[in-house]
Amino acid sequence: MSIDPQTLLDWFDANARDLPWRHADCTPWGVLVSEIMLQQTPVARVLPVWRQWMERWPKPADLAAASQGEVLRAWGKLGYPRRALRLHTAANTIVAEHGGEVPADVDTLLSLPGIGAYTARAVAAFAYGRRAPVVDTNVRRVVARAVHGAAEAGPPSTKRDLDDVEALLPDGPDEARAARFSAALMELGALVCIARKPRCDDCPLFADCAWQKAGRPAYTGPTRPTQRYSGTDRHVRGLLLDVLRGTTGPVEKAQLDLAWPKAGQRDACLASLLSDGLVEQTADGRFALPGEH
DNA sequence: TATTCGTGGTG
DNA sequence: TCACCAAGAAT
Repeated sequence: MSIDPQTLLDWFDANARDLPWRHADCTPWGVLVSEIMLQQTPVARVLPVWRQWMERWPKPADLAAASQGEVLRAWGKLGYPRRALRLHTAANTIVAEHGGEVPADVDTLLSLPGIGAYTARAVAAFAYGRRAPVVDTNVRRVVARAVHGAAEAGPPSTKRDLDDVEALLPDGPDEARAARFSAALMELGALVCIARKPRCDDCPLFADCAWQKAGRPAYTGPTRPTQRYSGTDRHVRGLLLDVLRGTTGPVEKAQLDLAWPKAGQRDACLASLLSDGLVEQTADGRFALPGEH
């Protein structure tokens, strides 16, 4: 079972969202920034932060010149703030080793911090029009249904997933067409072939969908235990970081202690934040975002 | 391969 | 209400 490229591309032409990082005048840097921000983060929350970010730091060299604290502050509450630090480091590497230009080669992109199998190919395809299998959670779901006839994708396996999508990419000299196909596959998974209640009535692949033909069987594979958030280390780290984001300079530990009642967990989380470089301790024992003292 | 790492909207 | 979900990467 396969997917007809032109059918999907026609649907994409008519239904793609008008996102700023898809505009013709968006730079590869803008695409890279968007891809990092979009990791595990909804489009609606990324949009305003991305706009401010690109206005403030329109080139890698601009971000490289900023302090870590400024970067974390601009990242705001997008979540997973280590992404911001890694993007900052990547910008420095891009300036130091790539002439200030975002690399177009997948392997070079993979060598940058915060850029993995998905993001490297997304940048190669969406910023540079390269033919590359772009596999995210949306694409895995579309392929699971339309190609494999399963309700959900099983546990991820990078190599197998890449091979699956590679086999779907249109061949020929027009790499930009293959790149658009990758974007279209993602967009279909984001808008139509969605997780909870797929909108099969609106799907351009309905007639050929393996899952439809199989009678829409329920998912039978392994399920992930639902992860709680309240009270976890992630929660506590977020609370601590939020205190530092909310103030200009260093704060006393006593102020951080207000953020969470369990001293043991709180101190362990503060230690992990220090270890991750998300927080620094000043000479007089106070705490601040990195570079802000 | 399985866990860890934020945050907030939603059905 | 609360479990699920949202363009993953690093270890």
